[in-house]
Formats: sequence, C-alpha cells, structure tokens
Amino acid sequence: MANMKNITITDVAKDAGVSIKTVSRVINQEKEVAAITREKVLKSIKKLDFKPNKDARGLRSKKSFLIGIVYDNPNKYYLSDIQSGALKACADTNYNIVLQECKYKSKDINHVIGKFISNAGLNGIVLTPPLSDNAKLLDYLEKQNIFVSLIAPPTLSKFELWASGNDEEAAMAMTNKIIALGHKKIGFVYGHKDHSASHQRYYGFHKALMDADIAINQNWIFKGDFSFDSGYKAAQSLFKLKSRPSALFCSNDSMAAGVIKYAYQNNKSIPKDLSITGFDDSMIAEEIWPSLTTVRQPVEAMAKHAIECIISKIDPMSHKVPFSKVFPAEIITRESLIKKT
Amino acid sequence: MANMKNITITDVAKDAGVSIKTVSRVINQEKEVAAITREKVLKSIKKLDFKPNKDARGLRSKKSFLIGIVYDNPNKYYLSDIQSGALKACADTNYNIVLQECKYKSKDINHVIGKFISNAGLNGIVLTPPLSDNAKLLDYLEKQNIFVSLIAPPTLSKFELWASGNDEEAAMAMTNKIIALGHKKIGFVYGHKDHSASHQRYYGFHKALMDADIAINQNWIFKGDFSFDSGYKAAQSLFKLKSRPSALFCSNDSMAAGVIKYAYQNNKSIPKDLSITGFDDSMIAEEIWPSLTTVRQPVEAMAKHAIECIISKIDPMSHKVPFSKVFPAEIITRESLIKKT
DNA sequence: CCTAAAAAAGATATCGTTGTCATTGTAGCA
DNA sequence: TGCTACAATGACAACGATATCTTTTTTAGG
Repeated sequence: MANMKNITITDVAKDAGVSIKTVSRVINQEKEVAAITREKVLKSIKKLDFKPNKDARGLRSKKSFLIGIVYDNPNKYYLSDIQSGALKACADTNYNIVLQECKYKSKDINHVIGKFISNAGLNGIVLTPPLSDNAKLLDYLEKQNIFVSLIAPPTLSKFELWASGNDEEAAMAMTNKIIALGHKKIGFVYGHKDHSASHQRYYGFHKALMDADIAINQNWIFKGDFSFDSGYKAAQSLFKLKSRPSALFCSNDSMAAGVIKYAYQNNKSIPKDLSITGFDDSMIAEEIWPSLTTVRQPVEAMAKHAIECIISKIDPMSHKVPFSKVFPAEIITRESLIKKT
Repeated sequence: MANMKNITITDVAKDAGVSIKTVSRVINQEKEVAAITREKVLKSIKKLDFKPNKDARGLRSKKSFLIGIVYDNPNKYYLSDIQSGALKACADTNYNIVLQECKYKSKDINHVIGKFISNAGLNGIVLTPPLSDNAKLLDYLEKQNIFVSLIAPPTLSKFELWASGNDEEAAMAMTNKIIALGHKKIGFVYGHKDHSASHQRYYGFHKALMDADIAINQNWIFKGDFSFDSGYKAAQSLFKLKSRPSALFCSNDSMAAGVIKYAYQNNKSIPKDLSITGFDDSMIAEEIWPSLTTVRQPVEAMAKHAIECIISKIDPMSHKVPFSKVFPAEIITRESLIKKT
C-alpha cells in the first residue's frame, strides 16, 4: 500500500482555473455548466486522477450510497442469488451493498440492526425472510431514518417497498401438476415453521387438493425445517408407513435431496417408487440424480427490484420503478416427478 | 421512514454539560476521561440515542471502517463461506463488508476496482481467486492507498497479507488415500485452467502417483472447468474408453456430481464401477448419493483471517494477527471412494 | 501550604465536499 | 441602446466528527 497525498476538488479547481463549486457541478452532472468549462474540468480530473471523497460528500449531502442487506442464515444458493441481484441493481450506479448476518431470534435484534445502520451509514436496507416477517423489527425500522425494502410475502406490506414471490400460487401450480400426472396419494414435507413461506406453500398445496376433491391424509404431512436432515427423517417416517403416497411435495430442494438419499439407501427407486418435487431450484436440483422437478422463483430479479425501489426513492431523479411487485414463479420440469404408474 | 433531526455530538455535549471533545473522547474510548465524566456522557448518549455520524468521522480520521470483497462468480458455496468468515471477523468490531462482483477477464478491471474502492470509500480489500492471481491488478492495487489481503495460493505473496490453502498438499493426500485403497488406475478431471488452484491440485495428484511409482495415463486426464457439465462430459469420454480407471479424482464436487449423473444414466454403479472423489466439500458433497469423499478447506476461517489481517493493519492497537497463514486441508471420508475390488 | 507535574477538559481549526446565495456574463427583445 | 431574463460561475458557510494545542484542575511531594 502506497501512502500518497489525496487529490481534492481544490486541486482540480486550481488546475482547471475554475472554482471548486464548478468542479462539484461537473462531478454531479448538474447541467448549468458550459460545455467548454466541463471539458476543461473533466480533463483536469482525468489528469490528476481525482476521485471525490466519499465521506465529505456524504457528510454534506446526507447520502451514503450504501444499502444494506440483512439475512439470517438462509439457503446458500438463495443468499447468493439475492446478492447477485442486488449487485446488478447497483452496477452502473454509485451505490454499494453492505452485508450483515443476523439471527432472527436474537432478542436485541433491533439494536443489532440499528447499530449496523449507523455503523455502516446506510441509506437503505433490504430485509430477507424470515427477517422480513419480524413485526417488531419492522416497527422499529419504520421510526428510523432509512428506507426499508422487503423481500417477502406481500401480506405484510404496511411498507411501501417490497418485492415478493407468490409461494401459495406456485405451490398450487406444482400440486396441480402432480395431480395431472395421475397422483391421488400425495404427501407433503413442511418447511421451517418460522418462515411464512412454509405456510404459504402448504396452503397452496392444500388448496389444490381441495379443488381437486382429494382428501388430505394427515399421516402424509411431515414436519421439516428446510434442512437436508429433516428431509431424510421425513423419508424415514414415510417409508415406515404401510400405506404410502405415490408422490411427495417437498417444501424445498434440500429436503427433497434428503428424501432421495434415504430412498437409495433403502433400495427404493426414485421416481419409480415415489415421485418427488422440490422447491427453489437450487443448484442441487440440477446436479442430483434424478434431477428435481421444482419451482423457481426469480430471486435474483426480486432482489434487484428491492434495491431499485430504494435507489429510486433516494434518487427520485433516476429511473422510476413501481414500488412493489409480485414476481410469478415458474415450474421447472426435470426427472423426479413422473406419471403415476 | 421517519424524517427526524439528527442528534449530534454537540447535543450530547450540551446535555452532559461538557465540551464536544470530551464526548468524542468517550466515544473513542480514550482514557483521559474521569470516570464520573464518562458516566455522565454515556448517560446522555443513551438518553438521546446518539449515534456518531460515520461520514464526519471518516472525513476527519480517514477511516471508513469498510472492507471490500471482490470475487468473480465462484462456486456459490464458496462465496457464501467466504462471506460468513468475513462477517465473523467483523462482528463486534465497527467494520463492515462491502461486496463487488467483477469479471477477472474484463480488460478495465483495474478501473472497475479502483472505482469500487473510491465509491465505497474502502480502507481494505480482499481478493478471492482467480482475481488474487491477476498480476496486473495486484500491481495496480499496490499503488493505491488501501490495504490488500489475498485469499490465494502462497506462491504469489509479494503482498504481505494473505490467507491460503494448500491445494497441492491436499491433492497429494487425497491421491495417497486413493492409492492406499488399492487403486492403481486413477483418472483425473482438471479444473478451470485460469485458476491456479487447478494446476496445484494436478501437481499434487501427479506427485503422489510419481511417489508411488504409478505411471500417469494421459487418456485418463480429462479437461474440465469446475462446472457440473464439464464433469458430465468428462464421464462421457471416460466411459467410452475400453481401458478405464477404477478411481477418478475430480478437481471439485460439482464435476464429481456431473460424473455421477452420467454414470447413473448409463447404468454404471458408483462407487462399485468407479470410485470418485471430489474437492471443496460443498453442500452437494453431503447431499448427493453416494455422498462424496472430498477435501475440505477451511474457507470460512481463511476469509476470517484475511479480514483480520486488514483490521489489525488499520488498527494496530487491536489484537495482532500474524500477517499470513497457510491453512491445512482435511479429507472428508464419505461413500464415493471405496477399496479397489 | 506551595509548587511542579500530570491528568482532565476545553477552544478552535480542520477534513473535502455540497448548499445557499450573490455576482457576473450573455442573449433576446422592445 | 438599454433592460430583462436567465445561464454560468463564484464566495463562503455548513455538515459533524477528530486533531492539535491550550487551559484548568487534580495529585503528589517536599
């Protein structure tokens, strides 16, 4: 690391023979600058390799150009998609993304996040599930001097800014697809009970069965928590039963992988003995054998949108974005779900 | 979002009946403050819910408490581990992590990263492979006013700060393990040629075979690029051969998964017909069937260390950390590698 | 009790920008 | 020509902290 004198706006002003305010105008692309002056200034900026000091800017203008993303140990794929969407929204802007992990169960969550906001000097913050479900946290943030955008079910949108999937509808569509393939005995592996998405996925499943006049067999509803292990355990219970479903709706891909593993270890054949579906279209859905028929939510696009909401709130001049949006899911057909034999 | 007046250090000073400098001393835990005064000030800070303005601080003290991580589309698991290590290093400090994705092939990479640094106002930056292999970028960064820490092979450490795995040694250990199980015909799937880790893994493999006096069969060395598809294709080539290896060293887990998929689709049994090993211990290694015998590098710990290096450079007062460190890998034994039958 | 030294606290300049308002220059029009 | 608008530019304050230097208070020693 070299230690060098910093070039400031004053140096540029001197070099270009204008006032610092004019340089400032050029940097900020204000229009009341004569073309010829702008050229002069830009030349000096380039020549001196001037980069505006972010802190001075922020101090004066109250804009930090920093947006935080808070998450609680989600699926790694999910997190990665969220991030990549967020970064895409920031590309070609001056905004940057700051990360924070935060246990949704921690008691002083408000304090932790408050500290994060002031520490990093955030102008905006994006909450991902299950944090976006936390009413107390939302109350707290509402009183803070920051824009909040949620990646969440649209149900709790007392906030203005959010991007949401539609888990219920997606689960219904998937269930209908299972039914259409001739299955009547259909099981379900529940997700983590603290995620509202878990329940919505179940509602969708439930609704589809009702609509098709298929009774739900409670023995075929298995508890889970989105983890591979919980899928494995669900399979243990399932294969102990004398009367078994012919298809199993798993609330995410990891649990589906757990079920498949147990099946293999016990000489069951997937999908012949049991059709399986996942949810999320994580990387494993494609890489496992048989590859999973699953639901893909446009997580990346959702994250991008959530960030864009914030940016267009902070900078109303820039492109305007509708402030909330539901993103439809898509069913990805692969090998793990087949016709009832 | 509520719009409220900001509490400043002046407000606190007034409330506590001291000068702003004294408040500053308390915030910064300088010691020349009488206990009783400190109490008074702390009380006012709490009462007014004062949070120091980050930009003002940064402007005056030149410290932004922001550290960047740059990556180029790595494995999602890998990225996630890197992040979680980085965040752990920052927990209980005032530092925060800012993210940036950046194609290592882009021609103006120096400019992109330079802009990132000044835009976000970074004090430190961590490069992950393959960016940490990019000599031009390293040259550029050396001249900038920033601390650089590399997550990289120790070979290119003209930099002072790095955390590194030892891919060569790990690959040797894994190969030795394969040999110890009686395999003499051993294949290898190469990783992406632009990652120095790929070559190191191959050297390790090579060396172990040499040491054991086993000749390398060039027909069993397959090109790959760390992707699932490239593993699948390698398997295609492999199973076309009349003379085949009994074990296959895949340079990462995704490629191993690709090989397994092809094998299943073509009625080969893994590991009976072909033992397989992976590298990285990504999530799929555990979730796939058969689960993968693989190499785990302590990526999270490495990232944590890389960040700690930077922090202890910026803040020499805080805990001192040795400035570079090689992290040994560990072989995780699972189901995909068995004795030669 | 006095004095010197050390500890505690304060006054004020300063960091590098942008905001506000004032000033200058220029084009358009009667 | 003279006047009005309006565009272009500039001077200087302000943002909210920390740094430097000074002053006041306390402590210790004789």
